Amino acid sequence: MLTPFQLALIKVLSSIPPGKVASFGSIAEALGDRRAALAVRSECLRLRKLNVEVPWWRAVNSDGVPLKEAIPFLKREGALRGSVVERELFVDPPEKEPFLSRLRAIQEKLSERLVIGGLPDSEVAGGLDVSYSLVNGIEVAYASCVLVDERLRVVKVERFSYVPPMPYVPTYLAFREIRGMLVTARRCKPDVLFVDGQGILHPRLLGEASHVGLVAGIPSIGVAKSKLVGNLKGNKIFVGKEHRGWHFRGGFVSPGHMVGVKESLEIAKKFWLPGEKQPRPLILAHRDSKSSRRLA
DNA sequence: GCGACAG
DNA sequence: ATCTTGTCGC
Repeated sequence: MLTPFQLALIKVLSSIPPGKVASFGSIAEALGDRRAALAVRSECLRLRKLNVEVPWWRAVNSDGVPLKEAIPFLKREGALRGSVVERELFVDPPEKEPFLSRLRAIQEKLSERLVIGGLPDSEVAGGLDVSYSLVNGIEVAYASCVLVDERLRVVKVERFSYVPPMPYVPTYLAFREIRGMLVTARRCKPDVLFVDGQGILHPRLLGEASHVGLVAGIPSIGVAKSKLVGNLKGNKIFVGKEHRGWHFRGGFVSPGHMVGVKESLEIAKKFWLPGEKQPRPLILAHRDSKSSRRLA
């Protein structure tokens, strides 16, 4: 069982002739975004373990350093004499499959419908997180949504597990996790959603929190542990001249959907215990998804 | 060597 | 995010 991303990668890899190689970055480019270079590397190792009939070994580091598991394959093909593949043997992948370009177009289309502004009801807030495990070389995702009331008491927990359609690629995180987030969030019926990732602090204004909030039609707030885009000025985060989020207790807070910039922090504070690194619903969702992963 | 791009 | 031994500091 191969994921859509793997099928696209296989198409590109299969077009590299025997005796030639392509860099992880150029293969990522053929998939629509160079940022996926690291994901290409890890997916090649995954394909190897899955015993798929694909020349995963023809993907190498841009310096010519192959995966160590690829060395015997490349020697057999005459593509490797020393420890590094010669520059003359590099090709750009003849076949393109712009998987990521299509996802980018979806993000741009969706972002036109994004609503930034307002103060939603927040009697019950949901926290969304996803954890992962490997089962026979297949990655499985475990999503949890934990619903809490204004006194931070747990009202409801919903879980859903599934095979993610693609690996983690910076700026495309939502496509990896949205299935589980949508299923569990809809069951919880929260007034507002906290998502473990960025809101509008994203190159196309559509971080995971914005994406999920928009598709679910639920106000949402992103709380990420590290920065994706923007510059800090005091506790504010700017993208260009635009104030898009906050640096608060070490986290990066931004509106997802149907919340204002100022209001996103107000609501986050309401569900955030002093001394903790995330709003309570996210801490609980994180714990729950990790424990459900262990039980599975 | 440095900077760095959520999870 | 996950994997994962030994090491560091209170």
